[in-house]
Order: sequence, then C-alpha cells, then structure tokens
Amino acid sequence: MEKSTSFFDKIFIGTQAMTKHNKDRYDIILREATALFSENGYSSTTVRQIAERTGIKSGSLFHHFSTKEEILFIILKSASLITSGKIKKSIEQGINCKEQLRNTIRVLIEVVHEDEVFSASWSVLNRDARHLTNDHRKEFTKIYNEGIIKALQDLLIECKKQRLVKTDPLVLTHLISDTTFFSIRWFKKGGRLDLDQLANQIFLTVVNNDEATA
Amino acid sequence: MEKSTSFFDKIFIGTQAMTKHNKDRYDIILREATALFSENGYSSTTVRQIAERTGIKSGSLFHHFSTKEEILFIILKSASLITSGKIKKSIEQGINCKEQLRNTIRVLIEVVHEDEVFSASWSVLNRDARHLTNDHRKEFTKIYNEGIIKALQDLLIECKKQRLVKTDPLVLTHLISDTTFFSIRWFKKGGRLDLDQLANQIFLTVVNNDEATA
DNA sequence: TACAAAACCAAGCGCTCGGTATGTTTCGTT
DNA sequence: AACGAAACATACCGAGCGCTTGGTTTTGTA
Repeated sequence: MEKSTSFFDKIFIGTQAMTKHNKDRYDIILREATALFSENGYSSTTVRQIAERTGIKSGSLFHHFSTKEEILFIILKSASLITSGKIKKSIEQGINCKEQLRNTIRVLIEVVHEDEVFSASWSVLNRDARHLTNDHRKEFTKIYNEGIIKALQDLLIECKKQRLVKTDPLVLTHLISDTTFFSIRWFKKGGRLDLDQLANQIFLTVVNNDEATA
Repeated sequence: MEKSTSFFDKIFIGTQAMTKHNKDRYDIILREATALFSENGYSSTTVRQIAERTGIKSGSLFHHFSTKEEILFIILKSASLITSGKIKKSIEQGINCKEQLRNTIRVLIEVVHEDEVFSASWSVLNRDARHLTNDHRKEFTKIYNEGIIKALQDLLIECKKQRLVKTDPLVLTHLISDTTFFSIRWFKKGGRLDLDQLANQIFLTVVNNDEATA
C-alpha cells in the first residue's frame, strides 16, 4: 500500500497505472484547471488557458483528457470522495455524539481552508457542478449526497435524539454544510479567529447551552 | 408616489422614464435573462437564448441594453437593493433586538423563496457576480456589503451585547446569510416545513435557549 | 393622416471556442 | 544503437459567440 502522493490520486485506485512523467503532467493540468475554474468559472475558462498554465499547447491537453468536461468531473469527484472519507473517519473516531459532531465540523472547515487545491476545488464544486454531463452528474451527486450530506444528517439526527442539539436536524445539516463550505468567501486565515476557533463557534452555535459548557 | 409595478423598477428611480411598451419588453428581457442565468450560468447563456425567450431577435436586444454584462448588472443591483431595503425596514419595525433578528431572518427567507424572479436573481448573485466589470462590481459590492452584510452584522453585534445570542456575531452574520441564501438549493416549498418554520428553526438555532423560550 | 422616434429584423463581421488530424520529439526498454 | 510507444507541437475545422450595421415596421403625438 503506497502512500498517496497527490491530491488527485484517489480516483485512480483500481482504474489505471500511470508512468511517473505522465502522472506529473496529469496532476499539473488538474491543479491549474482547478485554479482557473475557481477563479473564472468553468464556462469562462478555456482549454487554451489551462494548456498555457500547464506549459503545453491546447491540442496536447487531449492526449491526457478526452474532453474539457472530464477534467471538471475528475476535480469534483476527487474533492467529494476525499471529503466523504474524512467525514466518515471523524465519525468513526469520535467516542460519542458530541465529539463526532465537533470533529466533523472541524474536518469540514479544514477541508475548505487548509489545502489550496482543495479549497479551490470546493469553489468549483459549489458553482459549476451543473456543467457535468448527465452520467457524470449522477455519479458525482451520489457521492456528494450519500457520502457527505447523508453522513452529516445521520449524525445530527442522533445528536437530536440525545438532546445535544435543539433544532431540526435537517435544517442543521444544511446550516452547517452551507456555513462551512461557503466560509471560503468570507473567512480569511490570519485574521481575528483561527480555523479551530471558527469551527468551535459553529459548533457552539448549534449545540445546547448546557451541553456546550459541559 | 406610484406603486412599484415590476421587480426591476427600483433601479430606474431618478434615471429615466420609459414608455409602457418599452418597459414591458424591458422587463421581459430581464425576467427571461434572470431565469436563464439562474439555470445555466451567465457565461453559458447566450444573447440569442435571451432574445428567443423574449420573442425578439438577438440584435434587437441591444436596442434595450448596451451589453450582455449590463443585463447581469441590473439584475444583481435590483436584487441587492430590494433585499437591502427589506432588511432595513424589518430592523426599523422591530420593537427590540429579538424581534428585529426574528424579522430579519424571516425577510431573508422570504426574499429567497417567495418570488420566483427574486429567487432566481439570488442564484445568479451567488454564482455570477464575478463576471461584472470592475466598475459595476464595485457598485454592486458596495450595496451588498453595506446594505445587507453590514446591516445584519450591526444587528448581531447588538444582539450579542444584550446576550440574545451566545456566539461570535461576525460568524453568525455569515452563518445566517449563507444558510438563508443557499437554502434555495435544498429547501422546497410544500415539504415538511413551511417558510415560517424554516425561518424559526434558524432563529432558534442562533439564540440562547433561555431567550428562545422566553 | 402625416411624421419623427422608437422598436425591431435580417444579415453578417471578426473572433474565439472545444476538439481533431497529422506529423515530430522524447523516453524507457532491449 | 534501435525501436515502439507515449508525449507533445502545429495547424486547422466547424460552430457559435457578442455585437454591429442598415434598412423596415410599429408606435405615440399632433
């Protein structure tokens, strides 16, 4: 079992093996495409821009990917798969509901803010998922809904049962995911709060007063 | 003082008078453009699509608007101006901090869900504001930041002083705005909760337990 | 009913888009 | 050193883009 060396590794597990040289370029293309999609949007980004930032010509892009949309799909699939895995792990490792929720919120904040590529991927995910083809969108939505939203929702339903939270768990699911995922727009690292404090503020907002201080 | 007859009226106050015919077509273009931008994104929407849905030819669009981007700007400016006005009104009419916050959250939910055009405008606002030209973006950002975000922030700072809320008011500002604005993606009318209940759940989440039941 | 202004259409310009076809260079293997 | 495959460059295609132009119809006004 080899350690993952790149952000985009995971989705290749079991699909294909790549040579070193190929894989480097492949990663660069995905990284630069992610940055460009994040900055200017999928539709406004051209394959020529992606090629230029990668250091090759536009035609050569299609030696690595069959369409522009495939690049988008791989970016979104990677981001949602990795996030889904991190959430699952944080729930498995929590000793009780309270710690599971605290860990999960912290993980969501990390995912959006700690890694530059991941951060950009989430910007793209939240804006350009609609440009996926039907098949790709179906596959992506499955990962997103089942691996991220449903995991969070199940956790919050259990938190509600145990009276850790006081309000509707389905509303809280989206309140937490919306706030964390879109915090990328307003939260800047190095400001008044650090990532831990931000996660903690969100956690404290959703849990009961008595539970928070317990 | 004439009653406002159209969603896009407000921004013309003091700028120009329009004949009836002109104004009807003008409104239809904006309405259809809003729907298309909302469905497919600004960059993926063509002036030919907008013209077709309006019932004119693409060239005729430019008799009413000088550029495609101007259409986007008017949509975003209208949405942010109206929202800003509604928030201001809900704060003025609240008898205390608690009612002001409750009203404001309710207004934000209304703004996103009650009117079809407004709802679509907010989708566009949250995804395509980056495609504004520098001058237009500057003007839009001013309205958005000062009229919406800052108004909400000032209110929450006061709420914190009075111990109505327990967590950081700046985090709460974005928690509320993100949750309400993006609820358009997951909240469907006619479901388990109605708009009042949704607004109330968000309100209850952010206020103190004792205050909530008081 | 005459007329100017506003609204609209038909046609298309210049340009850029995603993607392809074909030939050339690079590289690991032997 | 020789060879085959992978990785690239070059050049280009058809389609579609935002927007313009010049001429025609519709409209409000007197």
